[in-house]
Amino acid sequence: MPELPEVEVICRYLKTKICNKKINKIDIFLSRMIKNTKAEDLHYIEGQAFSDIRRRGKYIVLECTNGAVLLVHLRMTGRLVYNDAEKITCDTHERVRFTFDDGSYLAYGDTRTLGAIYFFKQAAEIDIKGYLELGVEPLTPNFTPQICYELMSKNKSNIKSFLLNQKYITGLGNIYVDEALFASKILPTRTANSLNFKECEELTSNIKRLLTESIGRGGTTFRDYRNGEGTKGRNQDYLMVYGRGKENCLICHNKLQSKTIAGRTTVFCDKCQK
DNA sequence: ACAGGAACCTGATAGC
DNA sequence: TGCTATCAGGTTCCTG
Repeated sequence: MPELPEVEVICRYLKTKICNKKINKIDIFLSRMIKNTKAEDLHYIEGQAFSDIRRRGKYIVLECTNGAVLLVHLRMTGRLVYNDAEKITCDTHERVRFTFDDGSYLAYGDTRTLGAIYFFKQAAEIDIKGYLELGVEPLTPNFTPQICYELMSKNKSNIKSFLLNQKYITGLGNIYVDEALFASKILPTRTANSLNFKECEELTSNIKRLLTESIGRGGTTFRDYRNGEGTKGRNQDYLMVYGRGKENCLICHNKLQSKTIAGRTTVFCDKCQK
């Protein structure tokens, strides 16, 4: 699934394309994608427009002119692709379509259908625990080595599961966690509370750098991810460990390790990471 | 409180 | 070629 950079890239693009266009019609091809309410409730925003589109963690937040809010989580294979009236980029596995009054449309596609769309008549009604309990945004000034150290010193689980847990730091997934730990020379099996302040400084700065660089490259496309235009990102060409489980370390040339940690395939170098 | 595993799904790919 | 097994950018729920 898209992680923070991929979701950010999608939001930035969609904001330039669909904001303030009148939504003429909503087609729901698979009603179970709408999770918190009856799928038909979505028609409440027909005739309205999206007034703002932004990201919170890995959620895409679409605000409507009548105060309604759509939360979209892409999970593993979800996509939000804008299709111009002239240039239709047919998305595969289309589940929901928002058609605007100029003939263009926003397609929600999802191969595995693990994604989720939540609808609320107003923002105050949002009651999705996973959304309300999101932690610090790593690309804001709030994410400091001090905060990182404080959170970690209270946590006895391994650093891999700590970083994957959205209630502490939000937006990281399997790719960027492995990349950040490698860049910071920290083994994924270490407990979160075993990191010293200097390691937290290193980790904080690497997380910020890796996410920012990936956004600049349009995100990482390993398999399914596409941006709001339906095209691939380029950050996959810059990954140091993710997806290289059978290869040698690009730094020390020793064989990389691939193990299940925190329930996820984890690739790391036991020579470079301590 | 937390670790581990299953569940939710479909499709691509590796291996036999 | 064709079948089967395995794996996948995530989250949540259940059990121990």
